[in-house]
Amino acid sequence: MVPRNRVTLPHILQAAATIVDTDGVDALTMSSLAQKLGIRSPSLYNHSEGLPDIRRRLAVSGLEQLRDALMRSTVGRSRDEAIREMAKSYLNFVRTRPGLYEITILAPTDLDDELQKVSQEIVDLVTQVLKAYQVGSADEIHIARTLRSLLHGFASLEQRGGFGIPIDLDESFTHMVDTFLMGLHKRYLAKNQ
Amino acid sequence: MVPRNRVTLPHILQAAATIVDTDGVDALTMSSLAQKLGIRSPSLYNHSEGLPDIRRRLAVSGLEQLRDALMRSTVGRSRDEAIREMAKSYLNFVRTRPGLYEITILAPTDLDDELQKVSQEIVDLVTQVLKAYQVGSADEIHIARTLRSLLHGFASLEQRGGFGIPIDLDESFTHMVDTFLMGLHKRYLAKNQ
DNA sequence: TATACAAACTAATAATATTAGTTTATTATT
DNA sequence: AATAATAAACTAATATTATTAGTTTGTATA
Repeated sequence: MVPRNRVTLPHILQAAATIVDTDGVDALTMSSLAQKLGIRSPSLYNHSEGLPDIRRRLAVSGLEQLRDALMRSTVGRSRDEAIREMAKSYLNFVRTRPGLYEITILAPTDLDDELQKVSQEIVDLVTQVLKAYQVGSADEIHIARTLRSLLHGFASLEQRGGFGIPIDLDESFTHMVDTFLMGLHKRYLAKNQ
Repeated sequence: MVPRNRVTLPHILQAAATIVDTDGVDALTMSSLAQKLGIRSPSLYNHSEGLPDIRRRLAVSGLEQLRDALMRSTVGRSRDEAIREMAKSYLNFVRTRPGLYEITILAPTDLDDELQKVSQEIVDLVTQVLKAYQVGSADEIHIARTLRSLLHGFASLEQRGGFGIPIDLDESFTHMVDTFLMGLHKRYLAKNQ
C-alpha cells in the first residue's frame, strides 16, 4: 500500500475544513479539494463516495470538535459558571471555524446514525450541566433545547450578519446568557435565590 | 408587450417558493424552475440576473412574508401575550414554509440593501413589543437579539432534526418561551411581579 | 398596416460531479 | 531479488449545471 501520492481521508477532511473556513461552504467542490491536495478530482473517489459523503464526514468531524471544545470548557465547573463558559466556547467555535460549523448545520442529522450519535452526545453534555439545577427529568430536555436554540440561533445569525450592524455583539451575547440564567433561576431555584 | 408565454417575476418567485418548500433549497435550479414554468431556462434571464439573483429576491419575499405574519400576530396584543403569539407565528411560518424560511437565512443579509431593510423592520417590530417592558434603550437591542436567537435557533434546529427524536417539540417551544419571559420579568419587572 | 420590442427560443460554452477503464508504485510473497 | 497483488493515482468520457450570444416571434402601439 501507500502509493505515489499518499492522500488519506484525514488529509482530505483537513483540506476540506480549510476550504470551508476560508472561502465558505460553497467553495468546497471536488475540483477545489483535489487541487488543494495536489491530485485529480476522480482520485477522491478512492477515499469517499463523492461530495455529499465528504460533506457528511466533515459535519461529523465538526460536531466532534464542537463537542470536545464544549466538554473542555465545562471541566471543573458547575452551574452558572459552567453554562457561561460553555456558551462562550460555543460562540468561539463558530467564530473561529465558521465553515466547519455551518456544515454541521447543513447536514440532515436525522438521516445519519453517526451524526445522530455526536448530536446526542452534545445534548447529553448540556443535560449533565443542568442536573445541578434540579430541573427535573421532565423539563430537562426543554431546558437543554432552549440553551441549544439560544446558542445556535445567536451564532448562526451573527455569522450571516443577521443582526444588522455588528455593534456590541459580545455584550448582547453575555446579556442573552444572563437573561437565560435568570429565567432558569426563577423557574427552578426561586427559593435558593 | 405580453408575448406568447406570459411569465412574470411574481410567477417566477411563486414557482421558486413552491420548489424550495416542496423539495428543498438545493432543488431550486434554473432547469427545475424553467420546467415548472413551462419555459426554457435561458428565458429566465429576461426577468432576472441569474440564480443568485432569484435566490436573493426569494429571500426578500420570504422575509416580507415573515414580517407580515409577525405583524398580524401582534396586532391588538401586548407584553407576554404579544410575545407568545409572535413566537407561535414565527415557528408556524418556518414549519409551513420551510424552504422559504431557509433561503432567508442562507442569503448574506449584510451585502444587500433590500434584505437589510426588511431585516431591520423585523427587528423594529420586536423592539416595539419590548417597549412595554420598560427595558430601557440600552438593553432593548440585547433583548431583541435574544428573542430572535431563540426563535431562529429553535426553528432552525427543529427543521434539520437537530433535536434528535421529534418528541414534545411543541411543549419544548412553549417551555422555552416561558423561560425567556421569566428571565425578562426577573430582569425588568421584578417589582411588578 | 407596419414597426418596435419584450420575451420567448436555439445553440454553444464552461464548470460541475461522477463513472469507467488504465497505469503505477509500493508492499508482501516467493 | 524477482514477482504478484493491490491501493490509489491517472486519463477519458458523460451528464447536468449556469450562463452568454444571437435569433425568432407575437403582441401592442403608432
